[in-house]
Amino acid sequence: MMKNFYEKVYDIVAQIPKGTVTTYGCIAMRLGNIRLSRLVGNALHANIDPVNIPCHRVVNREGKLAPMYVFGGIDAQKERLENEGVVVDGDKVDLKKYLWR
DNA sequence: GCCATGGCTAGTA
DNA sequence: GCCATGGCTAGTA
Repeated sequence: MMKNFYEKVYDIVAQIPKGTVTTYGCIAMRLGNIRLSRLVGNALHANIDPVNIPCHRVVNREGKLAPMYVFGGIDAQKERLENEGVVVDGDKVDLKKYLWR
């Protein structure tokens, strides 16, 4: 049976290397359609397993963090990223440096 | 209907 | 700054 969309999103997010980030759009591309990018956000919002699914490594295409990050908002996401060496300037990261693709 | 998006356009200076 | 997109969920009946 085909894995549902959310599971596929989680599979990809689980592969993002420590110390890098990716975007909703990149994940959507991997799933075959850039238009699914918004659904990627939905999937991460519903994520209940932050231990195995590092959703803090996903930002939007401008490199900005998620204001509605489930486990504590931008501050929590920022702290998690900084803990693995990603520099966060205000509420955004430099995609040229950290983008995983 | 809702969105943790992304891409493109209109309108100003 | 607007809106097309599409899988999912909350909330009503």
